[in-house]
Amino acid sequence: MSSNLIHMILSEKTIYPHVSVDCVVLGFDGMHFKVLLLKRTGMEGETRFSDLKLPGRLIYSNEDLDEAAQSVVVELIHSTTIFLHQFRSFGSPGRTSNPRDLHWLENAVKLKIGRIITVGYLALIRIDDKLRFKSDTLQATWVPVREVGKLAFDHNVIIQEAMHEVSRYVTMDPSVVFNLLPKRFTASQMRTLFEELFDQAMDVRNFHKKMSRMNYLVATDEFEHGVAHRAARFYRFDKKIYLKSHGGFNLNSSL
Amino acid sequence: MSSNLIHMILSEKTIYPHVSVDCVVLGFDGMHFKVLLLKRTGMEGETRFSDLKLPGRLIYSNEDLDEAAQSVVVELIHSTTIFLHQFRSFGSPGRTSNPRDLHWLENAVKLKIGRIITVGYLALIRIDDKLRFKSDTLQATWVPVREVGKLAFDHNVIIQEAMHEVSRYVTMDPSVVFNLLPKRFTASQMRTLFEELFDQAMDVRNFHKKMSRMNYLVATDEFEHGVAHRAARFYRFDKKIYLKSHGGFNLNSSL
DNA sequence: ACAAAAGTGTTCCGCATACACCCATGC
DNA sequence: GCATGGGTGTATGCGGAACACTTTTGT
Repeated sequence: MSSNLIHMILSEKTIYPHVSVDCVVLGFDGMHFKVLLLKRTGMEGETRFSDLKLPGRLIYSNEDLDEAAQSVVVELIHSTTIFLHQFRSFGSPGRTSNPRDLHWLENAVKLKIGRIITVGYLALIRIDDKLRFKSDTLQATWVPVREVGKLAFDHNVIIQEAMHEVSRYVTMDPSVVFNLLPKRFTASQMRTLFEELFDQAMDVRNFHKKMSRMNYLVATDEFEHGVAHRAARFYRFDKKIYLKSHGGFNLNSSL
Repeated sequence: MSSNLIHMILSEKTIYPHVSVDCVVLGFDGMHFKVLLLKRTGMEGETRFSDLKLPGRLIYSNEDLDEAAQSVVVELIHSTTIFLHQFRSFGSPGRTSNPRDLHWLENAVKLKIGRIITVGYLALIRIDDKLRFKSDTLQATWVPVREVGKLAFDHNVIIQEAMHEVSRYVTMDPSVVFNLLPKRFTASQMRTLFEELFDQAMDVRNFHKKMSRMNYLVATDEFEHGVAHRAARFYRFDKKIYLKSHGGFNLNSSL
């Protein structure tokens, strides 16, 4: 091993940044987008603090980035296949400048940390009855995206970028939204999702027309129960029909 | 400094990957997309080899990714402001598996290298009379994207991803193409660019109509000279008009 | 005159937009 | 019966797609 290398490390002017993955796990509860965050506690001087962070970790020495991201999500959630895509990396040296973050991190990984470059991943999750967290001890919570407070590191920025990325995905391929909607969903759930995502109201009639143009969107014979107004019809996404008309090219394939 | 850290480094099972930026510098010569590549020579066993690679380098210890990418491009090209955007990171452990690449790299940076995670940047350049490379010794060459041979590392993959990214940018905001076209350009140059980018022929009349709908695209009184057919009119992109009608939101801002 | 590329108009269709009222249900 | 949200049709305009001939210039 080059003495040059050891010298650089010992001088703590290392050019070896750490690399992590952070996963923005997004869900939609029928009303709002929610992001999955983990509780973090640590010491800041004499006082103990507690705040929230994105799920993520340093990558292992011989691990692919996609694998690392996948494992981060899989360790949190029981799931089949997940929409999971890298969307961008964050490498500002200032992103670990908060002493609170740095101390917490060095305590967590038992390593001296200079800087961390993180690769952002976007996961889209169906929040439904089947969804279970793998462990309560992980302290995972869904937080409405609009109500997220100050997070660790630059995780607020990462979430904002992830939301932009979702809208780009949906613009290119609207069927991406079916990763977020329940198996059976009403027209207004779907419309609300679009309204939240693009932050603009949509005309109800025009939205119904848009839906009826999607031949892969099939109306079921099921309706809501027990609501204090006319019951809404449930729709479902038919993947087979979709794949026939969009042969091969779609963004829904998981990693 | 933690002895843990030193131990990991000495054992060469370090979890400290190197991080680099690689820049896919794309131009359009009026006929084809071209990518800027650098000559690389090295030894493979007893024999000397020579091939091509993307411009890029390891990041410095306290350097932002965007800055690193910017400096890579600026060191190659005299330029004003450049369209330069991060598009994705490449972190497969296998990407440095070719012994030729590994040996070349370790010789170049005088460091023992385990793996490298690289952040891909896309730069769009106007190939015109003003374009000059800063130094001949850098051995930079424009290679038509369709004719690029086997490159170092996974640079072929990176270029393919970059091309996809360009078409996504242009789809979202067609004015991105004016980063590639000369200051004065003909309708057929612009059309050829779209045809190359989306790999499909476009109807000439419909394309002219599309152009005339872009109010920020102004017809000049200049025409081609000395061509063996009717001379084509030159057009130019009027950025002021563009910014008025697309207030603030555009992808053309440089970093 | 001929070769080679530039430039021009019309029709058709799908999709976005704008807009107002009746329907089913629980309380 | 009333409050609440679900669901429906029409008219207008823009932009994409298809399609053939005339114009200009150099040789």
